[in-house]
Amino acid sequence: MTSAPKIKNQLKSYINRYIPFSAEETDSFFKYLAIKSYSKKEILLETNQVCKQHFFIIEGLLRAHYTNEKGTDKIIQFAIENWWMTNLESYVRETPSNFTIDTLEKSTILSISKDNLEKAFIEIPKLERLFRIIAENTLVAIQRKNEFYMKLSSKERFLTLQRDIPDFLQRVPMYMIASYLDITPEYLSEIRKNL
Amino acid sequence: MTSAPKIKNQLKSYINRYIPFSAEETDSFFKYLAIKSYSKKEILLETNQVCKQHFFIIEGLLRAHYTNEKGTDKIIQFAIENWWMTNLESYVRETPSNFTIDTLEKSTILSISKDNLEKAFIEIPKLERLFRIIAENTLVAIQRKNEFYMKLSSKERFLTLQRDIPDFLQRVPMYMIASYLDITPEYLSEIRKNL
DNA sequence: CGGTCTCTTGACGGAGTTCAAAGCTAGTGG
DNA sequence: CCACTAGCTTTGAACTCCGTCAAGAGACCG
Repeated sequence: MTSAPKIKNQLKSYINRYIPFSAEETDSFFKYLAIKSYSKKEILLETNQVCKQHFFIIEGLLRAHYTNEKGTDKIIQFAIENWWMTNLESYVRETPSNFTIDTLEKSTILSISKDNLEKAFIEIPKLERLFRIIAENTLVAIQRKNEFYMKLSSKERFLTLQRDIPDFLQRVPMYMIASYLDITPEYLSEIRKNL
Repeated sequence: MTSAPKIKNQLKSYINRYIPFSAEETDSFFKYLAIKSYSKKEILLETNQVCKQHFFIIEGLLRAHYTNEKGTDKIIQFAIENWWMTNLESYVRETPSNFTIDTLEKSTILSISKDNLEKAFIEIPKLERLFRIIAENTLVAIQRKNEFYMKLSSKERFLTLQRDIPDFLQRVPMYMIASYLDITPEYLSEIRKNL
């Protein structure tokens, strides 16, 4: 468990990667956030629920996944410290989520509700800019991920993941990596055997 | 070739699908738009150019595509009457486009530059709402398309396209449909043979 | 009417899946 | 602290989907 001042600091330095935010501004924003601890395998957003919050990971590891018609899990995304996790489509349109968000590790999570975010936008106009930048980054990330799947072979997808986010390989079991890469665990094992 | 008043009307009824816009508001917006006619195979946005405009299709058929390392064309998107076409990432970030936009038919296109759109936002604040909605729809469309590729077999992708946008099948040669579906023309031919 | 563009056919091969089974590994309770 | 078990990873064989290559058959256009 991380202490509140430490959490606030972590958030501040995250924000400062994009915009300068004073301690006071960070404080104002922080008021609107909820801190919560989760153990492993807890659910933050259920399939078919409307996503009413953005989640920011202070510590831990989240996953977004759905179960397909064959009953097997397909992992859409992992997220670690200093990443946002949400279902943007569900959040924006207030439609039922088509995936579940849950923890793969004991995690400390900040969350902000839609209502509170609206209030925060009014109190701290600069936040609009931050969240626009985050939305743009999300859009670009989605397009990058498309290219990742469309242009690369499964071996290349694995190597790219290993190069770009080696953390995942350390912290996530291989069959989940396989699911994320959209191949079977058996074939991933084959790939890894041949370097 | 379509006449200017008719074009204005078409734009107005498009906008009214999302927000009520008076004739005056439509007129104000229309001032910022350029009308241009293109013949078949003309290029609207070149690869490596920065995308400085949004395009709205009054009449005709556009395509977004790139050439991969093997020298074969991959089609990312088709667009027909009353659709917007742009490279949002390139437009927003002012980075070189990684695909080309060109015409597959004789087309009549409205375009609006970034500068003009900014001016129009100031003159007609309601436009902000329209373009936010369009941006949201784009994001949702991108996610849908992801699912289209990730969840469906090539046969199902073909059937979905046939069901949802039969227009494309009438107006676009099969080898381009194949490229869009991410399969070879030979295999698409196979699929179609077996219903 | 000749050529380019488009669609189809068939043989072959490779990438990746499925199924079944065995071998590891790590967490848990006793 | 050990032993057990559930969770995870690997193996191999058979099979499927789909790409590649090569060739031919229409169809459209000047």
